[in-house]
Amino acid sequence: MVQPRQGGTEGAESADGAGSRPLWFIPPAGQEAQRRVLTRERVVVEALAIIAEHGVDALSMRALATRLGVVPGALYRHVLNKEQLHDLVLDGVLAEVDTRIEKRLTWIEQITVLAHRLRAVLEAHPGIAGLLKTRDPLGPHSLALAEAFLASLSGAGLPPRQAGLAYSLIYGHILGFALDGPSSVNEQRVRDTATRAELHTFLRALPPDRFPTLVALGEHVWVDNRDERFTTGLDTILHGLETTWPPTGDAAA
Amino acid sequence: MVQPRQGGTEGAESADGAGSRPLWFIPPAGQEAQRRVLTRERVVVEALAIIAEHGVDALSMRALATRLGVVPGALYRHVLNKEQLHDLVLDGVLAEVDTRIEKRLTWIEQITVLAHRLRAVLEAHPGIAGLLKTRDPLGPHSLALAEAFLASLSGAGLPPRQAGLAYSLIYGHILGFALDGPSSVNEQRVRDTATRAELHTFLRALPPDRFPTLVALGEHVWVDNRDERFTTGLDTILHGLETTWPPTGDAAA
DNA sequence: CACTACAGTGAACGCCGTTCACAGTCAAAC
DNA sequence: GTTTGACTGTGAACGGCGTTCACTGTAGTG
Repeated sequence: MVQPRQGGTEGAESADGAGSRPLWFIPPAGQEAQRRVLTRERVVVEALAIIAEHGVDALSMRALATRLGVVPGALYRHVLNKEQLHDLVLDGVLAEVDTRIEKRLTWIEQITVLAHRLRAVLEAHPGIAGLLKTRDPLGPHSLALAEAFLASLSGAGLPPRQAGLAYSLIYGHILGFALDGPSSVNEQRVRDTATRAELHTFLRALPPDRFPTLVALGEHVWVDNRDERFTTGLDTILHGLETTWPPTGDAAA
Repeated sequence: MVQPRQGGTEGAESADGAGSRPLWFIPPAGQEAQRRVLTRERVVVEALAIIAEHGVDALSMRALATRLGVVPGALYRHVLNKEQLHDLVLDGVLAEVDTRIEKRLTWIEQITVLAHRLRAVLEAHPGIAGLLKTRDPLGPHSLALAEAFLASLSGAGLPPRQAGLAYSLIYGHILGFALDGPSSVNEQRVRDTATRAELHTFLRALPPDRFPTLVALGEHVWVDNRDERFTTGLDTILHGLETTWPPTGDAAA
């Protein structure tokens, strides 16, 4: 009776109505169990509200329970644990990304539009990117997003494997970017004018024999230039893709 | 008496010997306060040991204190709080990156070598990348790393601002990559053959009208291909940089 | 009407980071 | 050589966290 537990995620069935499916599959959440005051949906909605109001760190089971007028343990009737709550919250956020693409645009324009939409949504929910980075939700909205990116890349003439790799690269760029978002410690530091000036002074005062380049152009690195960094970074990636696999090339190896 | 607290990092002076310098400046840690059993250095070393043995999540002040044969509160004589401990640990890790570069290599080869070294060190300390991503240590070793990258990029003929942006892009790629490292949930899932097969089946079974591309080439996205993803991603970025600012171009605008 | 499935309760367990009055000890000052 | 003072480590506590579990009451089913 040793049933094959598949690696990593364990004990994922019980509060879930989904039987033996892995934790990271999020069921369509139909009209299951809405007989009582609490619903999985309501739990997730209020979790999102807490994050929106006080950031992702403020999302504790206890705070969430209090907000729902309920005792902490009650949440565990609707959510397996905090990790699954994170998964659900994530898919809720990704639902806000508009994945429709205008087919008359260049594939580069398509990717750019998608990327900016995703970035906007992620930065609208401070701290959320941190959850995404170590997780592939595989919920419906996450899948829709991947589909949109892959469709554009594939339509650009990239062979399947390259399209997959390109998606990983672009997706990683966006996530990594949103991750130290405007609310991160780094950006706070650099945004504050006084601190930034202090930082530049610090850089200029470094021993020039050990850090010649930093002394010379360090002020170009730590700048409040999120938009520029995001855009030119994305452009560089796309440009690299374009020149490596020129458009409308046939899909031969 | 309202003294100007500058944003984000607060109250950073007391256990530090550094007077009014900001938290994220890490002093050379000379022979300060080694009269007793505990040293800041010893604290950091054992913290690193805990991370090496049990991962970054296992690093708690209490566990660290126990390991040092000391009561938890004692740590606060040598470290301001857990965040500063993280900063110190980070710089300790970055010290392991060899930042010397062979000047006879192409700038692309130089960057590639540096990138692979950084990735290796980060993946050797599971979970560390997660600390780095929301933090710019500005410790000596972090600076040395930035110096190395910037020197190569600058030597390639990139104008200052573009070099800074390129560094951010490359650094972000490496960090983002190490972040969902081999120990992350994602990779565990995909590494397990049975789970991966299950995942591919899941992808193939998706409704083809809503996810045509995913069904067709989804198996190319979630693959155990970390090396390939890292390398071709980096290549794409470097290629993009190369074709955007061709080598040995003069630095005019 | 009896039964049962189950949502929510209340209390506890064992973690966590951090604070603080206090004790012991060593080095400098007299 | 004694006093003084600075400072490291102690012990105990505070408030918070995620999670578990025996229980209660109610709502729907037979």
